[in-house]
This record gives sequence, C-alpha cells and structure tokens, in this order.
Amino acid sequence: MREVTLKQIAENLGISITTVSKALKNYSDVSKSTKERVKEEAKRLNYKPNVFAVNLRTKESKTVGLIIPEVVHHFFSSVVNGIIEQAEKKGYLVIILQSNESYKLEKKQIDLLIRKRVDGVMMSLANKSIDIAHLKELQSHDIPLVMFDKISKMVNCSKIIINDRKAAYEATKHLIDSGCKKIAHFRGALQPQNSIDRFLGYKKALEDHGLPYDSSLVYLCENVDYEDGRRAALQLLKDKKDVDGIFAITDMAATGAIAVFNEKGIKVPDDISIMGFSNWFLSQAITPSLSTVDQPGFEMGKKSFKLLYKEMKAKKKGVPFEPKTVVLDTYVIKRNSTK
Amino acid sequence: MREVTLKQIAENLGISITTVSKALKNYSDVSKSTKERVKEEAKRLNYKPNVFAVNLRTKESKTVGLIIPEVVHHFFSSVVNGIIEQAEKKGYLVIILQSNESYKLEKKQIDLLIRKRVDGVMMSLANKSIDIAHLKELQSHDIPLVMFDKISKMVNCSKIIINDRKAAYEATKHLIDSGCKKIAHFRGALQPQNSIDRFLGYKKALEDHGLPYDSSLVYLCENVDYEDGRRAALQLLKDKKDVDGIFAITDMAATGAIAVFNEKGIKVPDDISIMGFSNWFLSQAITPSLSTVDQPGFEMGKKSFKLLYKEMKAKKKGVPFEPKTVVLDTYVIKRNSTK
DNA sequence: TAAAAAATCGAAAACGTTTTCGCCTGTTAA
DNA sequence: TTAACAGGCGAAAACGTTTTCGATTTTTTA
Repeated sequence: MREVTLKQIAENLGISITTVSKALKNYSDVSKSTKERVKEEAKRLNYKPNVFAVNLRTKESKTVGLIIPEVVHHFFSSVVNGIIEQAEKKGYLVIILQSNESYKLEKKQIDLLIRKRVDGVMMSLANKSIDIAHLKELQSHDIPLVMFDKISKMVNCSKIIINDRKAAYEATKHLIDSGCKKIAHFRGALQPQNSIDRFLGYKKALEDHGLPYDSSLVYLCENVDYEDGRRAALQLLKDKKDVDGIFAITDMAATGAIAVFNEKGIKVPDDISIMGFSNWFLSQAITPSLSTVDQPGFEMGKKSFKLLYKEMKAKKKGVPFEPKTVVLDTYVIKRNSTK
Repeated sequence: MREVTLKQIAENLGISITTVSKALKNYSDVSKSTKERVKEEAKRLNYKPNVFAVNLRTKESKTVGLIIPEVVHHFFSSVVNGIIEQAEKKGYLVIILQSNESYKLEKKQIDLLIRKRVDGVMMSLANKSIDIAHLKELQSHDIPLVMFDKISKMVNCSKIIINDRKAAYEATKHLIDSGCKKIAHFRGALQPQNSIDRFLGYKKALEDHGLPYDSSLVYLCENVDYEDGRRAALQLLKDKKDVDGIFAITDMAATGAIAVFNEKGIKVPDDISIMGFSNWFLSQAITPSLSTVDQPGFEMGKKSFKLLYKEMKAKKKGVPFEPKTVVLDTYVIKRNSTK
C-alpha cells in the first residue's frame, strides 16, 4: 500500500503538485472549482500530509518537550495532565522525559530535545541542578522555555510558580490559629529553593506570632517522602520534644508522621496537629484526613503551556516576547488533622 | 546564528556533502584521515543532524505514541515510567496522550499518531471503547501496536496483561484463609474485561472453598474510586449484611471503605478484613495498611516497550513478526487490613 | 609493464512538501 | 486597437539528509 502524496492526487486530476498543495490550503489563486475537485480527491484517497516533509519545509515540529523530575508523583502527574490537555487543543504533542532528579540526565534530555527540534520546552528543575549551562544552550538554539514549580532565577524565561514562602507561612499560621504553641517543622533538603522558602515561611510565621523559633524542632527529610516522615516522627518522639503541632514540607512526609502516631496511639489532632503541603489525593483518603495547602498542579500545567504557546507564536511572527512570571494562588485546606 | 549542516562542514573542508555524511556514519569507503578531519570539524561546529531531514529520508521518527485513560493515576503513571525509561535506552522518545476513558478522544488520538507517523503505539483501552475500527486503521498503516492492561481480544497484536481472574481468586482466597466466612465484593463497571474477570475470580474462590455466592453481597463501584468505596461501605453497613471480609476491585475503593469504618469505630481487621487490588503507594500509607495484590505497572511498561521495539525492528528488517501475549505475575501482599 | 583490484571520492536522485515567481489567457479600460 | 490588469495555473527551487552508482586514483598482481 503506497502512501498517498500530493503527486498522487495531482496525477489523478491531471494538474500540478503546486496547485494541489495550494488548493488544500485555500490559496486565493486557485479557482473554486479546482479546490473542490482537489479536496474531494484528497478525501477519497484518505490523504494525510507527510509531517516529515512539512517539518523539514516549515522548520516546525508542532511538538513540545516536557522534563519533570518524577512521573509517578501526584503533583507532577497533575501538571502533565494540564499540559497535554492544553497542548492538544492547540494541535501540539508532548514528549515527556523524566530526569529522576539527576542533573546529568536532565542535561542529556535537554540535548535530546534540541536534536529533536521541538518547538518549545517546559520543565521543572531537578533538585541537584545548580549549573544552568544546559538551559543556556537550549536558549541559544532559540527554543522557547517555560519553567514551573522548581525554577532557576538565573534563567531568563517565563515561570509559573506558587509563593512557597507565603503558603508555608499560612500553613503554619493555621496551626497557630488552632491553638498550637510549640510547632515542629519537617523540612526538605537544603538544595531546592522551594524547600528553603517553605522553611522561611514557617520561621517567619512563628516570629510574627510571638512563638520562639527553635532550630532543634526542625527535622530534615531529605527525600520528603513517606519513609522520611516516619523517621522524623519517630525521632521527634524519642526526643520527647513535647510538640503540639507539625508542619511537614509535603503530604507524604505528613502521612508518614500520621501513620507513626496512629501506631503509637497518639491522637491526631487532639495530642498533636499536623499540616501537610500540596493537597495530594492521598491527603483526603487517610485517617484522620490531612489538613494541607492546595498546590494547583493542573492549573500550573495549563498555564505553562499557554505561556509557552504565546512565546512560540511570537517567535514565529518575529515579534519580541517579554518573559512573564505568574504566581498562582494557594490556600489552606482544613481537614481533620488540625483543630 | 545559522544552523550547522553537512554542507557547511563540506565547504569548510573542501570536500563533498556525500563524503561528509559517509564519514560521520563510518562508511568503509572513506579514508581514515578524512573521517578524522570530518569528525573533528563536526565537533568543532557542534553539528547536530537535522532530524526533520533524517526522518523524511529514512521514513522513521524514532518516536512512539502512548495512549492511556488517565495520567493522574498511580498504576498508569508507573507504566509510563517503565516505558519512557526503556524507550530512552533505545533512543526513542514517547508522546503521551490521555483518552480520559473516552472512545471518541481515543479515536482522534490514534489518528493524530498516524499523521505524526510514529514508529509504534502502545495503549491501554478506554473503558468505553467497544469498537476497534480505529485500531484496525492504525494497523492498516503498518504501525506496530502493543496493548497492555485493558486490551481487546479482537485485535491481533502483542499484549501485556496480568491474569485478573487468578489474581482476584487469590485475593479472595487470602481472605478465606485468614478466616473470613462471609465476604462481600466491591466490583467495577460491567464494561471492561478486567472488572468482569476480577468478579469471576472472586466468585470462583468462594465456590471452590465451600462458601455460598450471594449476589446481594456484590456492590457496584462504577468509577472504582475512593468515593465509590465510601458509598458502597455505607450501603453495606445500612444493609446490615454482617459481613466479615471485603474484596474491593481497587485500592482506592478499599481505602474509601477503610475510611468509613475508621470513622464508624469499626475495627479493621478485627471486625472486618479488607483486601484491595493494585498495590498503589497509597495502600501502605493508610491506617491500617492495606493488604492487596501487586499489579506490576513498571514492569508492564518496560515489557510493553521491549515488545514494541522487537516488532519495530522486525518490521524494519522486513522479517515477519508473530504477536506475543505476556502474562505478568501478581502476588498477594499481606498487610494490616487482613488477619 | 600492463592488467586487475582496491581504495577513495562525488554527482545526482530521492524523500514530499511549501512558496516564489513568472507565464498564459481572457477581460477591462483608455 | 493597444495597454493594463486580474485570475488561474505550474516550473522550479528549497529544506538537509541518505544512498546508489559511476569515476578516478592508487595499489597490487601477473
């Protein structure tokens, strides 16, 4: 079965390839009658333009790249969802790559996307990415870039983020408002900015409300996951810190802590209140359900593509584009792990 | 900044484009010395072949498509993870599309992938897909197809599945072995084969072990999600069925049930045992942790791409390929929701 | 020394599309 | 009657690569 081409149609109709091409794209210098004949024949043969040739000619792939640290992750998969939905609406396809939080892999993947000549790239930085040479390389190829969630201030591109500091401040404030007097923090690694910002928000909230900041109440959760949460909670109990509230950097860490307290017969929230962060699906399913801060992944994905799309369109038209930074709203969701 | 091309290198070196191309691909009719000169110059200029041209010439895109019902889903995101990891190893990129369980969308996306001329497609069928004309269309374009998890027996292609019936049988047997005498089933919709098979496995296990099958103990969970699990559990309590075990079709439904029992002060597993299905991350994080059946998503993804790769290679070489069906192992994971 | 064989290279076609530019025919205006 | 113009069409170049096939030069063999 031969693939149907413009040539095929042209020969069948006894006209030139040029005219066929123009007829299908509604050029004004083709008569109405030939347009009809061409379109009919194209439909009859089930003609589908060869994208390889179109790509080569137009220098566009109608494809964008997406690099995220992890695929199996409620937040990131929500972002993916928002992106592919929006992209499909505009006729773009999305190539997904997973950096596994590795700088080396991330670099390789950027290179892959350059080779593939995608029309644009969206990404959330791996925790271990300090160097941004690979992003500069991307931009030197004139490929529009949008960063979301984990961004780098050193790169001049559009960004979609939340205000981690403010969100953490409000999460902590929620604990304070509900009567907590001694609040611990399960913090993330020292590397990514989000982790730092959430810590700072926690600290600021304490200070603003007359509670002393005590660094011995801050526990490190390197991977911000369930196991880390468990470990930190166990350590906290061992330390006999007599804490009445915890603000954990992620819902996963908070869930680990709740599991430990459930096992030990410590009542949440009566004995201790717990605040998570992200509003993963998980947080409404556990017992007690987890109070948390909503981090709008789907919206973030949607907005990311929309901005990328604008920039790609601007580039195509040759008009200058000024990168934008969008800060999305977050809000505290009160459930049963806080009073 | 002009893109570097073969022509560029050829001119710099005063040789022909042909020779440059062949030198870079280590053709035997290029002398060692020119090969070296060419490679050096290519490196110096940071030459990257134009994939658009390569695609057109070779009729390959080195890209595969993936259609799944949902992205934000522990099982499917695990599959995605397995696929993109494996694909990257072989130099393939993955385009992901989400059917949202809609037949219409699925059909459109298949068409999109045909137009894009991907080298192969992997997919898990939408629940509402009965008709398989779109898959036949795909195959008529000679594009290799691999189906996983939710498959159609009507399509002649490679398949990666688990034995849902056997897995459900063993889940139910686990409840029986742990002493349950009256076991309810939260089943899924009547449509997809998985749902039917799990129900049949449940029924068979009862019969094989001398427990009467009672259709009033089967509750429908149309969307097999958390809310459905809650609803079914509440109905079960209202019905006063005096059940001592539940086999739920998914971990989500099981989690909903556990949440209800936790709220009502019904002890799991002392008053009632609960068995989930899939081994989502969730199941180890809730209290009590959920006994379940492991459904190897990552493995499924990995295997899917591997099979697809084999078929793509066979096609390229022009040798015939016989579709295979691979059944992956599942096993019961005992946690704290069963005795 | 001549003939055969091997080594090295390049011209050119092909992949299928898009777009520029010019040509032809027929109509309108002067 | 001629000039200007519009409508409709197609030739050809271009995008950048791969690969076939023939040409040329060099080396080996008889």
